[in-house]
Amino acid sequence: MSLKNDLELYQHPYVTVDGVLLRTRDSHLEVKLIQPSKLNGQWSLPGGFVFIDKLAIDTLREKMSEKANVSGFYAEQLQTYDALARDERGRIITIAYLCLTNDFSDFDGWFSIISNEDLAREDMAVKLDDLAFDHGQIIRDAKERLTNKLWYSDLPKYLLPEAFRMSDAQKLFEMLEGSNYQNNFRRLIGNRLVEVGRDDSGLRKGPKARLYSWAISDKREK
Amino acid sequence: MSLKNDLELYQHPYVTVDGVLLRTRDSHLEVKLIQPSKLNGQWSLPGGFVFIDKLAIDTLREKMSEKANVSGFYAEQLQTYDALARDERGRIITIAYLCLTNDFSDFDGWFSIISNEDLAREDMAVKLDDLAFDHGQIIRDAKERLTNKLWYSDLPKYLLPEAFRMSDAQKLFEMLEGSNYQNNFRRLIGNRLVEVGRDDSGLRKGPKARLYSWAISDKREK
DNA sequence: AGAATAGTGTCTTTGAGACAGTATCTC
DNA sequence: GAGATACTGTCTCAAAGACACTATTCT
Repeated sequence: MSLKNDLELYQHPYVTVDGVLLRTRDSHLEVKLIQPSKLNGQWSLPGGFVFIDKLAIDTLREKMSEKANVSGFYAEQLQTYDALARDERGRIITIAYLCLTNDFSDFDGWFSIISNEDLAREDMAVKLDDLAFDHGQIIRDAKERLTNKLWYSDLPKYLLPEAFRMSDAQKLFEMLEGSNYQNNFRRLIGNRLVEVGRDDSGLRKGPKARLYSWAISDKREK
Repeated sequence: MSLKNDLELYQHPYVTVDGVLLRTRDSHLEVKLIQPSKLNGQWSLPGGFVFIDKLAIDTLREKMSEKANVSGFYAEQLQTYDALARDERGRIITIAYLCLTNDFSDFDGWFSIISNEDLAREDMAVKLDDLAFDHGQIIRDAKERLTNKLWYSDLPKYLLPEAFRMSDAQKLFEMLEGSNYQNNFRRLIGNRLVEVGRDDSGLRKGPKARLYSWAISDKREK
């Protein structure tokens, strides 16, 4: 049983994957972009054509490693984009993935797309619209999805370091939601964190902070 | 600029759309299935290959109308499924859509997939696994998505009739969530409903019920 | 000392859940 | 009248939000 007979001559769309790889630091959300030579240096999301014999997610990891030199990140499907004119080379649909990392060893091609300062946010809003294809919108959708799932998923786990201070987690939530939990955050995050040590770095004023890890999920995912 | 040069000989996946069309009545959730001749009478979701020059959503509506004779439903993208062996004819990925209707003029091919009676649910759990391809799982995912978004979206609007009694809405929520809001539902649904009349049908015991419509969304969608 | 950060405790308000109780309709 | 449905009101408990206050560390 094969498609050869029915469909060999049938024109069908090309399929790509694109990854929105995000990381957070202090009050910044950053996205990894690349500058493919075939796009005249225009910045775009890393990705590529789906291999006929590989899962989209596996293709994604391969392309992300090859073109953006990133690996080991968390990934989940975001949405499929199929506007007719989204790629001028032809009918190319893309399965977009929301990807998260806490790796800060790399600095090339990372762009801040949100910050506490409104000015900085305005700046990048323009930049997003300058990206290739519909990649700006995909990034906006990724940020929205991340924000919506913050409290109801394990997503924060993949953005935070292995051990982090309570205030690190609070800053992450407050940045993405634009909220201010003051002294109530500890109570709200409840038992999602487990204490794993103490911060002896001595880099800050104030008392030594406790360090936490994200607790094992009770599978409230999705 | 065309793909002819780079990719003409490049083997790429086929792309289909599939629609999970749901409707609710009393304490039942029903899904529309078809029996394509090429699948030896196996029940499956309506859908088909994405036209090269049409949006996936437009292809979906066309195929749903042609193969299942349904139209005018609400639709939103669910998820894209791309397991290598999901279709034995070759690499075929499918963009699945969650579709909702309140039309009860048709009865062919509608299957109950949930009910208050546990027995009925068991029955259909088996049936779902007998469907073509991964369509059983897609339906499960659609139901889960619907349930998760009940309170945070306008989805109930597309399942309820134009004017409905408070208890109709309550039954819908309670069926999908397996919950029991007793006399508190009116308060919980809050200002999401607007009163539009009175039920003068006189088909039931008890006082005449007020009729409601779903209020205009404050765009909490997604 | 002064400033920044970490952490506790408490007061108020809001909302969820449980449920008693009343009114109205059909049969 | 019986039984079902519609609707209101109230009590309790838990969580959210605001915020005062203390403690610890660095400069």
